[in-house]
Amino acid sequence: MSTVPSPPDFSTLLQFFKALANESRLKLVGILAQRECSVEELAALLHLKEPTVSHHLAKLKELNLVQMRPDGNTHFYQLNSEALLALNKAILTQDQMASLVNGVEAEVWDEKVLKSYLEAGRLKEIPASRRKRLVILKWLVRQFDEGITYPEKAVNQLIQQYHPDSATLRRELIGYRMMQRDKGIYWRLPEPEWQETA
Amino acid sequence: MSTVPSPPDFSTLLQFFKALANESRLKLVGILAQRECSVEELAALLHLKEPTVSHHLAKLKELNLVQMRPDGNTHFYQLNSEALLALNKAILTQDQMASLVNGVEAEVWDEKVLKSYLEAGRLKEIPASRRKRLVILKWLVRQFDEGITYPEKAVNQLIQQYHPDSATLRRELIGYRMMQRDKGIYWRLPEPEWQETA
DNA sequence: CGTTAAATTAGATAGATATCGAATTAACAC
DNA sequence: GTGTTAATTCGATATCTATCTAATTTAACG
Repeated sequence: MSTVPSPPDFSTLLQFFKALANESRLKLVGILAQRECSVEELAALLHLKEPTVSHHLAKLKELNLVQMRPDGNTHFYQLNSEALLALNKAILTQDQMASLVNGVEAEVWDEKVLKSYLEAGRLKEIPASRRKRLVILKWLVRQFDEGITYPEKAVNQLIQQYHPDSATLRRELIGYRMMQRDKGIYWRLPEPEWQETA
Repeated sequence: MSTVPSPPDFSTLLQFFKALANESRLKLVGILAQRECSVEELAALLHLKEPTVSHHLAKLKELNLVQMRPDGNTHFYQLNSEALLALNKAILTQDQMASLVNGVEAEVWDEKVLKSYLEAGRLKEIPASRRKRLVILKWLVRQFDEGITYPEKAVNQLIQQYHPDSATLRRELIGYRMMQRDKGIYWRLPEPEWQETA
């Protein structure tokens, strides 16, 4: 009965990097990858005092990176290479790295842009940067109802509630495939069809 | 013309772990694994100020973990997943980890033991711990010349220069295969034959 | 040119942590 | 038991670094 190890979460991975992000601890891991050692030995090898080594070993032990085997009074430590490999797999693919950032809400950026370009319900100006313009256009297209067709005049009218240059904005909405036009009739497209580039 | 990437040395690997051993930077890597972003965007996503993000990106850039693409005034960053994979391989095998500790001189421990058990050229006592006894025996056997045979009496005499209990020490030298005996004649074995356990 | 926007650099500060010595615990030897 | 040795825990300190604000660069735009 072998259980499939679940991929480490963000804080576990962070803890892992912190554990190895220290000269003494990285050396410890290196030494213990070769052979098991007592605390006393390790202290001599690293030119450190026993308490310091004990402190470092405790951190490594939290992550199961090392295992301890007591023998009488002396404690022998050795590397738990399985744990090392397991954590290592998490870094292997950038997909897995990308999956770590679910705690980061992507909307924060959008909200910040909207807040800085909207004032009293109107669009202060059209952002020059493509990236920001995209945020504004996504907001703008949501002012239209889906499943409804608008004559060009209605489109202009609605846009002009927010900004006088309805021609530019209307053209951009088409360019990013947020709206579509046929014979002077416009309608909003479903979000999956929107494009990132015009 | 592709060059084989040389395995990272100790300090590079340490730098790598330090780079990722920070919540903000680890999130940065996670985000940039998904898509390229400007500094401004990243600052908004992480609820940090631009200078802070710049600082973090600089650290990641030192290791080539991220790449920058300037576009006018704004700098777009993205993950360099090749560098990530390359560094990742170093952790993959504990052999490679073990090879990192060449800066750690293994003799330090031995010297410390010798220093604490030798006084005025004589052995104060025989260490109880197997590990330390081994160090002493290695030192003791080097007092014999290689390629020369010693009658038991000569062996005892030589050992007694250092410690009265020649019987025990002689037996141990045989046990660890540092010396060998045949018909009352002793000789030193070459170092590769020595054993770690008696 | 001056202005503006984005990024970086510099300097200051607060929070984290590596290291040590002292005290404590655990295990063994006598 | 007492004494001894290895390890850990505790408390203090000194170093490192993440973050901020302010100042400086860089590039685009009128």
